[in-house]
Formats: sequence, structure tokens, C-alpha cells
Amino acid sequence: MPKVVTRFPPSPTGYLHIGGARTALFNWLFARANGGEFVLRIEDTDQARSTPEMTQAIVDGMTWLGLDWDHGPYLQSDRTELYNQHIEKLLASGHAYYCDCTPEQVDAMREKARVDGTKPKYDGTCRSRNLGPGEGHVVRFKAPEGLCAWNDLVKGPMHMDYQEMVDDFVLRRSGGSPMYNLAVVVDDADMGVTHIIRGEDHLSNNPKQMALYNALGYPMPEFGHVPMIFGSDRKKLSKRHGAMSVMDYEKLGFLPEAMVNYLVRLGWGHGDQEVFSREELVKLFTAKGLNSSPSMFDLTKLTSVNAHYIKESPVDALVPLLARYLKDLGLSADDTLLAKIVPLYQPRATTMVEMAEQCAFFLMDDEQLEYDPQAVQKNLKPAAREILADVRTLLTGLDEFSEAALEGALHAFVEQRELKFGMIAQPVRVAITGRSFSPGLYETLAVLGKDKALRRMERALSLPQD
RNA sequence: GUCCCUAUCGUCUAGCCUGGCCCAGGACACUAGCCUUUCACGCUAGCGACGGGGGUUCAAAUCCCCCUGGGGACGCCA
Repeated sequence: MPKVVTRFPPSPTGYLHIGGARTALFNWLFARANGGEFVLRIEDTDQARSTPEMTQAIVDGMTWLGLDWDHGPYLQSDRTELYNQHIEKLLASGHAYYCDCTPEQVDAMREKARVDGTKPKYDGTCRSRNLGPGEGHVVRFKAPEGLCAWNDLVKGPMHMDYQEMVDDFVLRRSGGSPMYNLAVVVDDADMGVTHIIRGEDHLSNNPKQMALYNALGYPMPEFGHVPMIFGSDRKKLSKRHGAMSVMDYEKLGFLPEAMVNYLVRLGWGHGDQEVFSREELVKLFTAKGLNSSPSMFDLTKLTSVNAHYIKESPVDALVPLLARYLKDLGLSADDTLLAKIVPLYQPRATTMVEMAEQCAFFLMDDEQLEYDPQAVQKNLKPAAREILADVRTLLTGLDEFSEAALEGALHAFVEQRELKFGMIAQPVRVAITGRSFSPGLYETLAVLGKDKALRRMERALSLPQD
């Protein structure tokens, strides 16, 4: 069996969105799982809509997800010569012809077909006119007749009628640039692509491309058409649903591992297993696990997967990430401190943005700390302040500000005063964090440090009463 | 309009190919309880689906047909 080669061929007319990322992931996994190679190819034959910025954005997205490629990124705009050679070949072999019908004329043909209740298509007017190259001339493919059949990697045995699916579509624009169907087939053949996994919106292109493979005499690759991803309203994923760039999810505080795990489970399964490491995926991925029905993008589930990865990640891996998100909040801290903070939030944060926001009080200047009025009102009533003042005195005299020392001292205090622990915990918590919730009190105090803790308690004591 | 794809809990899915082990399993979400210094985590329990109708069969989520629902494609876009 020849070496497996897959590819991901986005057009640089937009960012790498959720659907594209999943397609890329499936192709990458298929290649890796079979010891094959993965090609990245930028389909920019539509010069009017393609931009270099988008090419970069796609590359960034792939890199973030950890989808590396063995060849490319190739730019189709660099390969016009190759496409033209193939077009000449098709012209010479009688599989293609020149056409001077105007777009308006073609529109009229399609409209007529629509009215007649058949598939709108070019009617072949120029097929036998033997036109040559010229101003305003396109090159059209001579559509074959008969049945087109293949065994889809996802859908199983498929067959379509060439007559129905393929008209004499344009191979080369009057402006001289090649069109999608021609360029993909030429490239895939030229790059030795053996397996093509793509969205099922390409299903109707398949007969066109198969016809081209046949006309060109190239070996047929395997095709697999994965279903679409919908938004929560069962509509095609669009900007309204957050079918944003995958990089937008990075901004929202999602981990790439979580994104990959979520994406792969959207349309692929392996028994009841939910969590897969990259290595496991490479080991376990098969086309057989691919689903044939569409799925919906669910941010809640992505979030829970992300929370899982935050819990499981080593502290060292999260420290630089936390620093990056803190920076967005205008905060910074050295890694030693962050390494103490991260474990406190691993069970609590669902995104890195959340982690940064929630731990911000550790890093703010004491004067900068804002107190939540509701928390103050509820937990810093006069009676609570009296206790808080005593706790402050107690802590002032504490030499060692470790978790264990704090626990010992505070417990003794509570017992001696015959208080419930909750009666000191909440006032202290609000005093040092500004809010009514935080990680455990001893850890929070210990990580915050004696100086800051005392200063904040002092400040809390002087807060206006209402 | 024409052609194509598709149909299991709210969502992602297992099971379907090779009918019986499925009065359908897991995960997320949700609800309740436990744990508890807050918020989380964790643990336990609960809620919750084979779209409808015909067949085939001793037996159908699984096979066949029809209907309905959902989606996609019909470009000098990719």
C-alpha cells in the first residue's frame, strides 16, 4: 500500500474556524495514525477574495492546535503554470473546450432549467463550436455521462449520476486563472494525496472531481465526507454562533488540548471514551469512528472539557499561560508566585481567563483592591469587624505564615472564643480578597503573604459601614 | 424547483454493518443529597432518547419500504 497522504486546503478568505479546524484535525490524525504525511495547501485561486493576512491567520490557528504539516504551505497562486499544462492536456484530448458564452447567457440557461424543473446547468452551446482562445473565452470541461460511484470513507457506498451532478463547468476563467475543481484535482494528484477528508458540502463536487481524475488519467484517491457542524439553532455555524476563528477561543482562555479533544469528539467516537491525549488519538483514530450525521457546536461542553484539562495540566504548563492572560488585565507576577496560585485555581477555573480574573486580587496593590459592596455588607458588620480586628492582632504576632501555622493559630482562636469557624472565615476572606468567595482560607492567606494580608485587613476595618 | 446527505436523552455519543446480552450504556448540562470555612472540586442518586407508519422475523434501536423533520449542493466562490 502506498504511503498515506492527506491534506488540508483552506481558502484564505477567512479565519480558521471551528469546522475547518475539525476537518484539518481529522486529516492530520488520519495521516499520523497511518504513518503518512500531511500537506497544507492554501487555495487562493480567487485572488479577489484571498488575502495574505488570512493565510497567516490560518497558519497561526493550525500552529496553536498543534497540527503540524510535512509539506507546504503551498500557494495555488504559485502553481498557475501547472494548472495551465493540465488544461492544455484536457483541451488536446477533447475533454475540454473553449466557450464564449457570457455570464448573462449562462444565467439565462440556468434560469430556464430551473423553470423546467431540472438541475440548472450550462447547456453545452459551445461544445461543438471549436472555438480557440480569445478575449472573454473560458475553458469548460466536457461533462461525462453514466454513473459515478465510490466507497466513501464516512458514508459508505455512494453513487451519483454524472448527468445530474456535473455540467460543463468552467476550468479556467476568462481572466486566465484556474478554478477550484481543476486546481484541487491537479494539486491532489501532483502532491500524491491518497485520502481526502472534507466537509459534506463538497459531496456534490465529488463527481466533478472524479470525472477530472478520469479525464486526466490519475489514480483515484479515497474520499470521506464528514457532516457539517451546526450552531445551537441547527443552522450552519456562522459568526452569530461564535464560529469565530479558533484563535478567538484562545483569547477566551481555552487550552488547545481541550479544543482538540472537544473537536475530535464532535463527529468521531471511540466507544465510551471521552478524554483522549494527542498520542492516544494518533493511536486510535480510524475513519470508521467518523459519524455520518451532523452535530451541534456546544460551548458548554467545550467549557467542561477545558475545565478538565485545566485540572489535569501540570502546574508548570499553566504558569506561563496564566501570565499571558494576566497581562491582558494589566497584571504581572513572577513565576514562583504564579506556581503557588495556579494549583488553587485548577479545580475552580473553567477557562484561563476566569483563572486570571479570579486570582487577580493576589496581585493587585492593596489600595487597588475593590471591595464588593454586597460582600462587605453581609460579612463585615460591626460584630464581624470586632472579630476581624482580633484575628488581625493574632496574625500580627504569627511568625510563620504557612498554611499549617495559620490553620493551627486560627483553630485555636476559634476554640478559645467558642466561635464557629465560619464566623471568622468570611470576614477575613472578604477583607483580604474583596469578595465572598475564594480558595481555602489558609492557602489564600499563605500565598498572599503576611504583609498584604495584614494591610488588607486593616483597610477592611476602615471601610465605610454602608 | 432538482439532486444529494441525514435521523438514539436538551447536547456530544455507544449500540446498528455481523437482529436476541438494550424495557438502550457513557459524558456534558440540569435536579437532589453528601462533603465543607466561602466558591469550586469530588462522591452518590435522579431526570432524560431509539421521529412516525408499514413490513420481514419466534425476536428490530439494529434489516426493507413510505412519510415527516433537519441539512447541503446546484457560480467565470472554495
